[in-house]
Amino acid sequence: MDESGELSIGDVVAATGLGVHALRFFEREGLFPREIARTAGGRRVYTRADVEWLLLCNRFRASGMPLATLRAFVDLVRAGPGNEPERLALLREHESAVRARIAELDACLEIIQHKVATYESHVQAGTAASLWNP
Amino acid sequence: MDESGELSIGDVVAATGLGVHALRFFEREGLFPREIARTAGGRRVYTRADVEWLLLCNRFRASGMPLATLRAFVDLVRAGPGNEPERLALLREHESAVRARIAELDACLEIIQHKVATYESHVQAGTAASLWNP
DNA sequence: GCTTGACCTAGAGTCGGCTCTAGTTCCTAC
DNA sequence: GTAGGAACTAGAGCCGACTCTAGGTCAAGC
Repeated sequence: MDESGELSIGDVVAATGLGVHALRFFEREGLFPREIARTAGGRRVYTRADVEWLLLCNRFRASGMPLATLRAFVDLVRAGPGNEPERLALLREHESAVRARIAELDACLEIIQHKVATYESHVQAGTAASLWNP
Repeated sequence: MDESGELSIGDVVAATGLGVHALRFFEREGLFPREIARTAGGRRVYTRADVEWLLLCNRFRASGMPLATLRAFVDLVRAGPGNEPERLALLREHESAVRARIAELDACLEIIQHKVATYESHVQAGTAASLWNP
């Protein structure tokens, strides 16, 4: 790393938590909105904007967005200005997918809590032996 | 299906949403707390308790529990009465994993919403062209 | 000029969780 | 007794998303 904002792959690994393999994989898969520059010796030179992008990607990924969807978004960005409504639609779709997932998890959580409560009271009462042994 | 509560694999597919392949796979992997009986001709005979179990499994799975964890739980059940505290611990652990996942998704959702809001206002203002084109 | 360590490529391997294939058998109805 | 569908087995294949391997190259320090 230097003061000019140019970052090596190692810097980006440290900044994003992604591995070197993952970063190279992302590049091969066209998951960067811009081309990653190279040094004369062929090494990747990232910028802070790339790191910003990767951090956003991390959020998208952590919220269950598949790489294919990420790629679709990147493709829109790479296509340049003019398709913002499409990007917005994609984001909204993901937003509602995440909401749905949270709702599903909430529903599951309720069942699990019920199961936990059942085990708790039976274990406390010493009657646990009857669970799953009807 | 008959009135005795004995179910064919097809019945179980209909009742649980799992596929025949998945059911056989589950059995091979030891994911049933009891052995599945067979007819004289070698066909699987399930009971309503098996279906109950599978529906619970579906919830566990939908909440992100890996098969390995499910297997650990099944192993405890198969080991018979006496280890209920361990089962409870496993369930509690999963419960907190689910809570953590929900919290993570909530955090991501916030970022996504922010992104959506940004795009919304820019698209409305007709200034979208500047997004991702600094 | 040589070591060291970070970096490069293309491509193979891994892992979880199914899903499908191929070939066979069972069973119900005509 | 045969057609048809549902079921059986063992094992291969697939998908997503990396992760690792093999065999180099590059660049800084001694």
